[in-house]
Amino acid sequence: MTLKELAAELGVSTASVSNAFNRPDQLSPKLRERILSEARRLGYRGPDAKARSLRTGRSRIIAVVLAETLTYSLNDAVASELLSGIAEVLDAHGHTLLLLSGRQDASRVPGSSSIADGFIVYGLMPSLVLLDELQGTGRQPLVAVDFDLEGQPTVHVDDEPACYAIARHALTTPPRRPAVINLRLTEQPCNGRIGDDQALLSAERTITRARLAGFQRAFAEVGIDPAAVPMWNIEENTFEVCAPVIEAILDAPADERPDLLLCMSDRIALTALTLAEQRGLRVPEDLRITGFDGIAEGQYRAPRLTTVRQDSVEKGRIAARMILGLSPREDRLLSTKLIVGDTCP
Amino acid sequence: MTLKELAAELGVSTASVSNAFNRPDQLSPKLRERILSEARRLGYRGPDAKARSLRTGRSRIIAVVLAETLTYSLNDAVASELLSGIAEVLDAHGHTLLLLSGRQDASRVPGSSSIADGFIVYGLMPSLVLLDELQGTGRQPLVAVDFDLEGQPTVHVDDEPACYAIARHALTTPPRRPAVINLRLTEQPCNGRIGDDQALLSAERTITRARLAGFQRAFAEVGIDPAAVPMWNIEENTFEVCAPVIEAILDAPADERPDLLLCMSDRIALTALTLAEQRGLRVPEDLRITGFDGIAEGQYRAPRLTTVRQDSVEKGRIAARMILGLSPREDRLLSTKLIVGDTCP
DNA sequence: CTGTTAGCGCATTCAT
DNA sequence: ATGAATGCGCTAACAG
Repeated sequence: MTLKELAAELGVSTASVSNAFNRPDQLSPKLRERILSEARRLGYRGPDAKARSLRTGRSRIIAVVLAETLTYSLNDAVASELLSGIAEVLDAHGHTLLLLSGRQDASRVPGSSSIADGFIVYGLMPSLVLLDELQGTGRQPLVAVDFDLEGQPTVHVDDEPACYAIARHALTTPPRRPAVINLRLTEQPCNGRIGDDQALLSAERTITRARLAGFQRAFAEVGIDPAAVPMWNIEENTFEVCAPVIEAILDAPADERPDLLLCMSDRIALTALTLAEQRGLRVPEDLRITGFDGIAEGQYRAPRLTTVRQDSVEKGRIAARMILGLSPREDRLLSTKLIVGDTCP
Repeated sequence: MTLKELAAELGVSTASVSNAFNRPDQLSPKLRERILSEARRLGYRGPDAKARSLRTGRSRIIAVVLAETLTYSLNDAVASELLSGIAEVLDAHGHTLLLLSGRQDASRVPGSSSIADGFIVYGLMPSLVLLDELQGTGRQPLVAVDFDLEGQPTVHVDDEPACYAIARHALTTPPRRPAVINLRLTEQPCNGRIGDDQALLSAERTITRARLAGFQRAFAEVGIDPAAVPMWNIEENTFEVCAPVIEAILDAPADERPDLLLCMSDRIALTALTLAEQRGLRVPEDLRITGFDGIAEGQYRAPRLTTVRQDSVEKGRIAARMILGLSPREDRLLSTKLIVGDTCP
């Protein structure tokens, strides 16, 4: 049943039916009541969303474009928190959430994205094709989260200072063999030790590079040559991908094994913690570990993770408010908080 | 720039432009190439999704309706796994994922849902209004997951046998004081001990009731009166909501404290485990704990959780295939697997 | 192989 | 306060 059919059935104009649903002040309460109740009786559920969005140009749908696959993002605590924050605001304002991945073949779904009223883009995606497309259409607002996008507002946390702070904290007890476990830092995929010859992603575009800069500033300040600190790279922030790399590190001879791991995520740190425990290494006596993110899983366990807490939920809220036009479209920088847990007291 | 404008600009018909994007076989490769390249040059990004979906009646969007709030669901490991499985299949078939909550005010977004080509409904939602609306429209397919919906195909796991099996396993070592920690089982909200007078949700509609039935069958079989086993109820599957209830249980005098907790979710079991460890209780010596779900967090820690593994990702895949018409629309029952971990050997 | 045409279902003028 | 008319941008029949 369409609006037109309903109007014909009731002997009123289509405008009145439309107004009954959309603009109560444009018709008498009495007529409105009649239309609404008859609509219900006849099984008319309200204006069709597709037609309405074509006509009005708005869909009340906000798309979140995730740099990783949806499958990954949905199982990542940090991405989930961000989505939570976004969903909270959208929900409160009658909008819904469309999930898009920057990894899916954009050509498969041509312009499918144009259904959304706005875009929140989370993280730097491997291909910029989709981003070009999103920006090209011109009309819909776009907010970038955790990476910079020319000409678009960005929501960030203070990655460099945060990593500087946690590294300074860790380095107050001088380590014999510090090491850094990076996340997605190399130009070319690399799941393991980073050699001197390997190119890193450029500093402007990725937060992991900013985090590394923070670590290195701290190293330099306490007289450790940053270039001499061994680094590993993790390609995906999951236990499965992370574990083999960490295992190789922990299974090195005792006089080569690091006694301090600065990890770029809690997921990595927790993996290290689990694997260290399995090997009977004492944390923090034999091995100190720091993370980044402050996810719940690291705090509700013993020993508690020493980490940097970033409020991803709030990041999501801010991005969502911006995209809905509830707050000004301008760059935002959130601060973080050092959490001194048990893994690196 | 619209399709029509582009056609005018190129001096071809709108049909040719449309075909260039949608039906390559309907025009010469040469013309198609010209149209596509000119489109790119002029900044035309392809057919508008809103107009296209109105015209074709399909949007390539599948909506997932979650019984809980989005904020909760996104942070729940089981719901996230389900969504992962759904996203995997949708992605592979050029569809996108719209997240809807059964808790949001349906009237706020009238018919907003009608934009989706199909619905996957996860869990029994408090208000059935939205469900009526979804079914009422008649046309779009609908699949229910983890609850039964008259006339619609359902994807389930074997909750009752699974819980029977894990309870039988636990009861091979006779407990002195067993207890059951339920999840959302009572008719009225209740976060704490379930009294004799409290009504439980009906067995047909909720999986938690089926799980309890499994536990109780096992109790009866080993000669324990199910009615004599104390039960608690948890309103939301989060650490925060769960912790106070568990604390009260663990802080009871030693001669009242249960020595076996059958929990309806891993989240609950992990909360119990964490709180027990904090109190210096030995698991499993002083307290045995079982969970349900088999989430990663319970397996990648020590002691490993004894639980029942359900493959939520696969549940999602199956539901998604069904909704896309890739597999027959019929009820599916997935089997589960008992995982004997360390918390109840 | 290409062009013309008629809606998809609705919201919004502008009359009355 | 109400109704008739217009077109949002596109696709699919059909005609050429």
